[in-house]
Amino acid sequence: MADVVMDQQQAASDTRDVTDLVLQDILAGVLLPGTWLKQIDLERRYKCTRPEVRRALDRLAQKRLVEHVPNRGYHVYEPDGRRAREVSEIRIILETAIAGTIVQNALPEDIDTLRTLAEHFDQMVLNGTMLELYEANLAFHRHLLVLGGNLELVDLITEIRQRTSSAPVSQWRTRARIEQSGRQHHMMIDAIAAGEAERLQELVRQHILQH
Amino acid sequence: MADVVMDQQQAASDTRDVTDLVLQDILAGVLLPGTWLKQIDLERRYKCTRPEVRRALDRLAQKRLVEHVPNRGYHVYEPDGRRAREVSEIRIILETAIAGTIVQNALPEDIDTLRTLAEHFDQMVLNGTMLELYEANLAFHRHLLVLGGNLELVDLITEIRQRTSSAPVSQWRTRARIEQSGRQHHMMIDAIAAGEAERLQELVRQHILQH
DNA sequence: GTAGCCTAAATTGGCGCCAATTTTGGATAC
DNA sequence: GTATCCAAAATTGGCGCCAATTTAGGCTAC
Repeated sequence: MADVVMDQQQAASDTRDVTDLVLQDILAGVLLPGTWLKQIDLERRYKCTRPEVRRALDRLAQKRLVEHVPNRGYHVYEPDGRRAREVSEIRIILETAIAGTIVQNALPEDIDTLRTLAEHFDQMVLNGTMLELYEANLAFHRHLLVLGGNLELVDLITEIRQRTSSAPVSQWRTRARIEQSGRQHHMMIDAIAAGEAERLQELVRQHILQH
Repeated sequence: MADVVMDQQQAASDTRDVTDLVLQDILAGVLLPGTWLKQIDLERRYKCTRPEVRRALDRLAQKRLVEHVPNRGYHVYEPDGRRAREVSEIRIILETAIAGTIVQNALPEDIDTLRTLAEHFDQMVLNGTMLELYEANLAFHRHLLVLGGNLELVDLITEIRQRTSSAPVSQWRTRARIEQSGRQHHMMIDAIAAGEAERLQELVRQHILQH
């Protein structure tokens, strides 16, 4: 029984890129802001080689999730109020801008898919891990954005969302807010189904700001 | 005399990161779309070591300026009509969104600075290299965006702008369009000075679309 | 003459070692 | 008892080698 679990973990750490593993641990709050990421530790933790660790750290530094101090090492970025506010503002600009297109493009089957994803999110709130919840949320928003018809924009928003590394711990902690997010998902779908673009815009704005 | 020039070039290639050097050559059109970037060539071209080349290529692949094909190498991305269109759309969304804030925040001294930068661009059109022109353009737009008050947004737009790697060759070729850009810069400043946010929005839209 | 295969050259990419720098702990002097 | 300096341990990061894979060229067979 324990072997099965071990195999899954092993398979996961073999298959997925080390960069993603470190990224998820930062996003999940396992690696707290300010933590120094020593190469030897990561090497052992993720069962990988030195060059792999260094490539991962360099990529995360490019994404500005960790900071690189020459001859000192890499550490997880401290939460920055100004940056968080600015990123939220950018997200609002981008995600409200395509609200109209989303409403126009959405077919009945798209609305069904969104409803399913929103319900899946609700279920993960009840009995799912933090990571599963995070991914369910991502899946919903991704499908929503794809309706905007601009694939480049979908990638960009997904990328930007990761820049608020300190987000998961500080912003997802209260159960009330998570449940509120779940309700908002359904309200957004309602607005799309009703063809009300402006209401969708307002909902998206509130959804981003409440975080 | 020749030694002085050589020293400057040497100093430049020692100081600046290899990533930036390759990036500039792609943006300048020296390395054309589709070109295979062989590690040995880059090693010799930029007088650097193998690991440095590989880190640069990995970073550019992350930025999606080059594509990585496992066991085959890295090659400069081919121009992609759809992507270029989508990136333009994103730029329009972002840059028009902060037009209002720019008009509000702009002080007389800011307008003077912008005017100087716009004139510098005009001079580079007459007697400057392609790279100098590119940088003069970047400097003008950067100072314009900073007035928006969202530094994260400034970085983001700068980053996005680089994603249309094929841009420089195909889009900057006609002298008429470059001169048109110069005139638009001044018209944008006029709109800011007059406090007309909506006119600025329309000018920004046209400025991006004409490329 | 052409198509397919096989061999050799070239290129990528993984891995580990060693030098340079920093940090920490202890010892000594005040 | 505290501060400063020195030395040793640890950590980062540059560099080069070698194995694995791919590609190109030539030879052979049909």
